[in-house]
Amino acid sequence: MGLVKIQDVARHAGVSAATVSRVLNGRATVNPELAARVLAAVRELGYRPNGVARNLRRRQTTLWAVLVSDVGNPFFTSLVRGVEDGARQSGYSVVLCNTDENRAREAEYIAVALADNMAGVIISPADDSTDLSALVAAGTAVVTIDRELAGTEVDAVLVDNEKGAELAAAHLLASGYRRIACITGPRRMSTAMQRLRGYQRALRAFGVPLDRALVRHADFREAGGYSAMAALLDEGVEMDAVFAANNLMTVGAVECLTERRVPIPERVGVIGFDDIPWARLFRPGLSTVRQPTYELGRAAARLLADRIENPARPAARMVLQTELHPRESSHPRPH
Amino acid sequence: MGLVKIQDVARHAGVSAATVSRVLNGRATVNPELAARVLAAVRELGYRPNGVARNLRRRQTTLWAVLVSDVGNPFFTSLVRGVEDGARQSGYSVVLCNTDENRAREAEYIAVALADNMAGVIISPADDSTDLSALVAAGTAVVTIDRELAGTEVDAVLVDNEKGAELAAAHLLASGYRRIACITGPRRMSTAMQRLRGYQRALRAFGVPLDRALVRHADFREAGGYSAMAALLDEGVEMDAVFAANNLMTVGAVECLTERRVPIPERVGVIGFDDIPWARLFRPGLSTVRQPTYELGRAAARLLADRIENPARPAARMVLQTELHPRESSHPRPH
DNA sequence: CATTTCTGAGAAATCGATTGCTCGCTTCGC
DNA sequence: GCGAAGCGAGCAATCGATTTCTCAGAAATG
Repeated sequence: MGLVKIQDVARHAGVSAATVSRVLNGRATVNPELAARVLAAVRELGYRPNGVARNLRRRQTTLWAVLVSDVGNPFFTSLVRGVEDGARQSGYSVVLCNTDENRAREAEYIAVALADNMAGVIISPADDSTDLSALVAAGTAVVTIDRELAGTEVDAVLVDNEKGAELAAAHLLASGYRRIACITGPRRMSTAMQRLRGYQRALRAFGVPLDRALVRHADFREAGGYSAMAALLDEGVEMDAVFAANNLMTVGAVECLTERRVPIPERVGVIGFDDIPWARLFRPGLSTVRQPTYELGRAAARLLADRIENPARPAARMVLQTELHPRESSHPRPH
Repeated sequence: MGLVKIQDVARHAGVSAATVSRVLNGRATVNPELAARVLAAVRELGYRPNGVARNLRRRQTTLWAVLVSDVGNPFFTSLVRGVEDGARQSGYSVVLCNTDENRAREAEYIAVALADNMAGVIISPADDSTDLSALVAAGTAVVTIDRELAGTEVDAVLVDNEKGAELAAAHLLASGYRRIACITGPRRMSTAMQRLRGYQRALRAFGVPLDRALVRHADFREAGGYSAMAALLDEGVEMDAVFAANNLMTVGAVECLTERRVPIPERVGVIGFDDIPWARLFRPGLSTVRQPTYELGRAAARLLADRIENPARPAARMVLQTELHPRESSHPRPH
């Protein structure tokens, strides 16, 4: 039981509590003979320092808060796993915070991180107006993931969204598709706009005219992808392929097409931004642009650990690259 | 910044720190006029109580540790999400601990939970020899999930594995399959054995002879499912269907069959225990027995919160039921 | 050999809240 | 009208470690 405290160890070893602390933390030199007695006492009594007391005194905990919209989204699942691995390696534990893109929930968790003196926060901001100033003011280390916040000088780990989207669209174009729809996210999300830009750049590079009727803004969720796809079909927009700007919307779009018996890729080719676990087992195998989600988490963890050690360093900005995974849903079409 | 403390508030409101504390915690009656002054001071100064100090004094934190083998496994992803929702509702935060079924890692996290005075632990034990005695001795609330530990009097949230497996096997039998292989987990895991028993019970109920050559023990992972399937094929065991005892092994088995161009379900029918997100989009749509993973997490959270409030209550044991989701991989065969 | 510097260990302050105890004042009962 | 009971608020102890301060004794210096 946690009822043995540092005083008990001190008494048992015939030294002062200060000495026990010094031995355990290796802060100062201690007579080896005393140190041995202390360690023996620690072992005999099964002493385990009280972390809360230590945290109070040190004014620092070994906790990180990780704020994501939903661990259930495979993108974040793998990212969170990456963060956790990195955290453990540096001696931190990870508090999981699902915000559901809800500003209030997000603010609540930031308040908790502050109140509990957490050592750092890794956050994928709900939208571009998320307020990190309280954290920054309190000197809490912060790393943003996936999204960058204008006007906030914090570390950021990003993905080259524009390039990735360009990769996806270019792949469809190279496969012979010409009327490519784009289902992207909300206008107020920088990632949605970046992916849209990448799509447009690829079209321009191939000399294919942009058609605003082919571009839809949805909510980055399954239902959003589904209804955007449905709208495109219902409106009879001429279209031979679709690029969906995240994993869930891709699933939604595919479900809509499947339900309406639109053959993929014969009638409509499909490619999605961001991978889905076991996408290769889908019918048809889903072409995707993979984001290095696990590595994103690892990188964020590295940055955060580093910033905690070195609070003065100027804000860093890491941009990771995506990777094209062509599968059957975007098979080349004869033209 | 977190530099305003209770003394500052007290001074500002012209009262003692004790009174501020009482107002904020609503423990005792305080003159309404004073209370108003305190609240005003709190607001003006932007005071936020230091959680660490409070935790030290109260000898209790608002943290739960959740130990699972891997959030990346969809089973745990959804379960963890359930726990987190429940935790938030009760005012707790969740520390995510991935053990990778590694005893040392598990022990390490238990030590952290103890050192940091966490209010409770929800754990899916690595195997049946996981030692929770330190937690129990320290009076930490514990709930086990998915697995039950013999000889430990703690709350448990379980799934009716035997019944679920029976459901799966019976479904195959009812669809006309007769030579059904079973790829289950390691012998030392109770869940693996329960699912095996359910499979056997269904066979007996249908008067189909048990054949030990059809039963394989793998590691509950993708690679394990793959090689068990490969072995079955290589050995030329007569077989017209396979029941895989968890989600990852099902995927492995399907991959093996697909790779070797064994048509599912024409040549070999497939059903898996535990669902996979978007299994309906697989080729072929994967039949599964779904576990209520999210609800498992919610239930565990409820039990834990309740036990923290009521430490003396006798250990509870909740058993949730599974649900058959037949899809194409187990289509009825003409016989 | 006297004086200064260095070392290492203990005593006590500290982190920032909560809470038991005390005490003055009011209210009530007889 | 006086003592008992009740109430509300402050003082100070407490949670359990870390760290600053202090000081004795050893080592180094002149």
